[in-house]
Amino acid sequence: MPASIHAVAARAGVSVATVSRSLTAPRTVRENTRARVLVAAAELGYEPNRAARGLITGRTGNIGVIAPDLGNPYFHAVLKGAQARAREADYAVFVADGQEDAGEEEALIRAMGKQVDGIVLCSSRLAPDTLARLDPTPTLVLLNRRVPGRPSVVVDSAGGICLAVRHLAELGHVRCAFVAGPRRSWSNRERLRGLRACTRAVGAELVTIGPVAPQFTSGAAAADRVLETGATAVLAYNDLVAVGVLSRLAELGVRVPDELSVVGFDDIPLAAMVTPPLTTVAAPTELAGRVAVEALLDRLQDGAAQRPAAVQRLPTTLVVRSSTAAPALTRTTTALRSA
Amino acid sequence: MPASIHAVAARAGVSVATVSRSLTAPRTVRENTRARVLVAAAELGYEPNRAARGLITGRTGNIGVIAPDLGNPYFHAVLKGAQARAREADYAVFVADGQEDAGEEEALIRAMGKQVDGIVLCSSRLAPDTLARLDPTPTLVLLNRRVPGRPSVVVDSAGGICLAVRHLAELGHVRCAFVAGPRRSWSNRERLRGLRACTRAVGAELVTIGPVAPQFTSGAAAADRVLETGATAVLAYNDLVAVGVLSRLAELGVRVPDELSVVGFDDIPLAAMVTPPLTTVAAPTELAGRVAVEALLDRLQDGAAQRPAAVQRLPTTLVVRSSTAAPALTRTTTALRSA
DNA sequence: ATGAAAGCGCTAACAT
DNA sequence: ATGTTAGCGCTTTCAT
Repeated sequence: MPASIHAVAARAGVSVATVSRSLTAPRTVRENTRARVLVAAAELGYEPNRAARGLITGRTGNIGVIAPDLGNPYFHAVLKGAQARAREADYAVFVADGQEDAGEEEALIRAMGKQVDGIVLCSSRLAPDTLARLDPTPTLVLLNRRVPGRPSVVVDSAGGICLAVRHLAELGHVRCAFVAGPRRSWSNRERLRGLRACTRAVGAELVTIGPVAPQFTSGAAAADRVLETGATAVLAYNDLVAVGVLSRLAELGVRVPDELSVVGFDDIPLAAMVTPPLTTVAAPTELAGRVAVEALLDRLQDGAAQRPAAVQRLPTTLVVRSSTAAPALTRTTTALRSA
Repeated sequence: MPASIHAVAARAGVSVATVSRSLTAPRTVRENTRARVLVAAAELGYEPNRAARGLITGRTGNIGVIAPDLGNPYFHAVLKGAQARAREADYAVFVADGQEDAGEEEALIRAMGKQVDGIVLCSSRLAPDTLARLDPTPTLVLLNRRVPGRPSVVVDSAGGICLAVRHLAELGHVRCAFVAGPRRSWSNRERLRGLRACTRAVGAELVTIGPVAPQFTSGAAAADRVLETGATAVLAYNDLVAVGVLSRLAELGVRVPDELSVVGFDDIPLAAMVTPPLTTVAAPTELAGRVAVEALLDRLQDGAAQRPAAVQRLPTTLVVRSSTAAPALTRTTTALRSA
C-alpha cells in the first residue's frame, strides 16, 4: 500500500492542499513549509498517483508511439529516441503496431487516445484527409509525413539522396536505377523528387523500378530487373531493400561494387553488417524520435494550439562504405562500344 | 468532452450503477435493461475512463515490457508478440529500455510499476537475489531467465544447440568452436551446458572463446581467434555474433561454408539476409512474447498468487541455410596427415 | 501562505 | 434486479 497524499500531509503537519501545491506549484508555498513537505514525502517514498491526478487535470502523463510495423528496424531507433526523451520529461511511452493497415492504425489511435496526452505517428499509412480530420485529441505529431495543419518531423530525403547521386556521379556512374518504395509513401515521393532533380543536375540517366514493399524480399526480387536496365549503380528505397538486392546479386555471382554499385537509405545497423558493408544515406533516426517527442511535449503546453504547426526537417548525411565504386571497365567498354 | 457514465445512465433511463454493471458484470443485470444501456453507450460513443476505474479497482489495464536494449533485434519480435496478445486482452503496453544496466532496470521497474498491473522482464540483467526480493507488485514474468518463485518463460537453448551440434557432426565436423555470450547470461549458460553434453555425445571436440558482448562487433573481433583454434565449425552465442564472425571472415577471404561452417542462434530476420544465409537455431521469439503476456495475464487472475510460479519452456528448431557444409577436404587432409 | 471542501468518473457495498 | 451512496487520491476553487 503506497503512501497517499494524506499520509504526507499528516507527517508534515500541513493540509493535503499544501502538499499538492508543494509538488505542482512550488512558488505558491513558503520555502520553509515546502521543505518540510518534501522531507515527509521522501521519508514515506511518496509518489503521486497518476490516475488520480489525471482524473482532475485531464492529463495522463503518457504518450503513445504508433508504427506501421514493430518489426521494421527503422522504427527501433525511433522508439529508442522517443522513449529516452519521454522518460526525461517523466512521461511513459505506449507502443503499438499498426500492422501496415490503415484501418487498424485508426482504431489504434482511438483506443490509445484515451490513455495518452499525445501520439507520435510514424510513417502513417493513413490517407491525408483521414489524417487531417482526426479528432484534435490526442495531439498528434507526424514522423516522416507532412499534412497541412499537423506538426511533423521529417528527414531530408531529397537532400540525402542527392548526396548519394553526387557520390555516384563522381565515381563515374552515368546510368542509375532506383528501386522505388510504396507509391503512397511520402518518403518515397520525396526520394524520387530528389532523385529526378539531382540526376538531371549531374547529367545522369535515371531508370526506376517498382514500386515495391519496403522489405528485404522485395529487394531480392528487384535485383534481376535492376540488372536488365544496364545501370551501373542502384539506389534502393531503403536499406532493407538494398540488402535484398545485395543478397540476390551474391546469389547470381554479380560482384558488388565491381560490377554494380548499391546504395541504401536510413543507415540501420544492418547496413554495416552485410558484405560488402552498405553505402547508405544516414537518417538521424534516434534523433528523429527525440525531436518528435520534443515537438509533442511542446504542443502539449497551454496555448500551443494557437501557434502554427511546425514542420521540422532533419538533415541527412552520406555514409560511404564498400558497396559503391567506379563502374567496371567492362561496362565502360561496352558503353563506349555502343556509342 | 467524452461522454461519462452519467450521460449514459440518463439516456438509458437507469442509474450509473446499472450502467457500470452492464459493462463489467453483464449477468447481474436483466437482459433487457442491459441492451438499453448498451445502445445508449454506443450512441454516445461512451468508453469508460480507465483512470477513474483504476482508482477504484487498483488495476490499470496496462502491462509493461522491459528490455535491456530496445536496439536488439531479438527483442523486437518479443515486443510484437507481447503487444498483439496484450491488445487482444484489451491491455495497453508500456515499453522501456534498461540500457543494459542493472540499476537503470531496477529504477524502471519501480517507476513503471505504479502504472501497470504487471511487467514482462526480458533477459534481465539483475542479479538473482535482487530479482527474488523485488516487491510483489507489480507482478513480474521473466523471459529467458529462471529465478525460484518467479513465473518465467524460457526458450530451450540446450536442446536447440544440440540440434546444431548433431547437424554439424553429421556433416563430418569433429572440432567445433563456441563464441560464448555474457558469463552472467542465463541463456549463455544453458547453451554452454547443452553444447558440452552434446559434443561429448557425438564425440566431437569443443573449444570455447569469449565471453563476448552479444553483438556484431564482438563476433567480428572473435573471428580471428576462431580461426586460430583450427576448428572447422563455429557456433555463436547468437545471430548478431555469428553475423559478425561472417563479416570478418569475408574480409579475411575465408570462404563460408567451404572453409568454415558458422551457426547462429535466435533466427532473427538478419540471419536470412546475410551472405551466405545463416544456419541457425530458431527460437520462437514472437511466441515467447505472447506466452509471457499470457502467463502475466494468468498471474493477474484472483487467487493466482497461491498457485506455484510456472516455468514454460518453448521448443527450438534448427534452420539449415547455407553457412554450414561438410568440412573442406584440405582440412580433412590435414587432420588425416596429423593422425 | 494555507486550509476546507468540492468534485474528476468510476466501482462496490449496502439498500430496496 | 436496480438504485443510492461513499469513497479511490488527487487538484483546485474559495475562504481565511
